[in-house]
Amino acid sequence: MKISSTVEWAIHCCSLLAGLPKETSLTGKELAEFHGVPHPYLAKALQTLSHDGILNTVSGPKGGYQLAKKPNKVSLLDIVLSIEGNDPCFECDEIRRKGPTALEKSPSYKRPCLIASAMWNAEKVWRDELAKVKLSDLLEQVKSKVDPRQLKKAQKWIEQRKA
Amino acid sequence: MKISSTVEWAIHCCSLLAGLPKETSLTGKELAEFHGVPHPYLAKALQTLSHDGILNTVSGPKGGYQLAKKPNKVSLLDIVLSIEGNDPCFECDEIRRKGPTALEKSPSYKRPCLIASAMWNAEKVWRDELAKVKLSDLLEQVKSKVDPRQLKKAQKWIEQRKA
DNA sequence: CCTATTGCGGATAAAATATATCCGTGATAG
DNA sequence: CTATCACGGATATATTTTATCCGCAATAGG
Ligand code: SF4
Ligand code: SF4
Repeated sequence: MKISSTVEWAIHCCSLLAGLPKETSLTGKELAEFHGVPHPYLAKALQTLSHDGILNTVSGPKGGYQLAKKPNKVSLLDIVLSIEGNDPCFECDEIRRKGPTALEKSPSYKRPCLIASAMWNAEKVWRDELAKVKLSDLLEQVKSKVDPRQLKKAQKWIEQRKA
Repeated sequence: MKISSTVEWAIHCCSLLAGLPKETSLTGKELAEFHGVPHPYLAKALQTLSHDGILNTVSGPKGGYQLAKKPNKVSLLDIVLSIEGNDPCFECDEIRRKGPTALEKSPSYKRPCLIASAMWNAEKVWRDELAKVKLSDLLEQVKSKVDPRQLKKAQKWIEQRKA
């Protein structure tokens, strides 16, 4: 029950791109440097996000990544599922069909078992909660909760590369 | 973001023990055989559950495991946290403090960041949902949703060992 | 007391994932 | 034509999960 740190990187990248002026893009290398994470590995995540239609990519010089949709159309769930895959976190091994007391065949086996249902239900509320949070919500909060000095610094850093 | 299969085994064991008649206990070996899972490994999980006060253990011949509390006092969350540990599933690497745009020091770093808060909030609703489901709830549903033939078979299997 | 059964705890091994890197290819701006 | 950049596959390393083993302590029953 642990979420890979790639997810954190991906969310950071997406929020950063979401806050960029129109038509501005960042390269994989720049995104890696900005966040202080290894470039070749982050590239894989960006590739996945691109593949899932969350990011747009442009090849060649002046290329890079942009958010593919409006920030209010991308939720944290979208990003998490893209990186982690959308398999349920609880995988049922069908234990009820193993061991000496299992039946050869039973109609009740066609329905998901009680334990699995409960776990999947919990995962559903988790997903619903993440789906509520859009990148636009994060941007909103950034303005009021992040140190203005850091925002300034970040803005300068980006302008410098895009000049 | 995957829950280890040990959790599934643990829940199965606990629900089985929860449905047992008073003063009946099962050994680790029996629990493993019943569910068709490797005994030495399951033993670790049982040990953990015992350590966390979910199961009672008795050493020596005629020993084994019993549920330590009333079935309505043990939730799925209790079991999940016992086996998986209660670290949050989203671990923040404090990326905001890395990279070229980070500040040496800022009061805003003392508060959890927006991304982390959102993830933790989602985990909270997940936990709350699991906390709602008690072993007694599962037992209730077992009666109506599990094939009666399997219940009978299980009951017989247990009586045979305890005779 | 003696013995057989059972859980406990630590050490260890094997398998599966997550993390990280590398390189050849194709796209494209200048 | 060239330098830049994303893509995709192959590969290496680290960490976690899964699984096993063994000596010890507890205890029921003879
Ligand atoms: S479906 Fe339920 S009973 Fe069956 S194996 Fe999964 S968790 Fe166990
Ligand atoms: S998620 Fe928030 S707290 Fe965690 S690293 Fe990113 S900025 Fe920092």
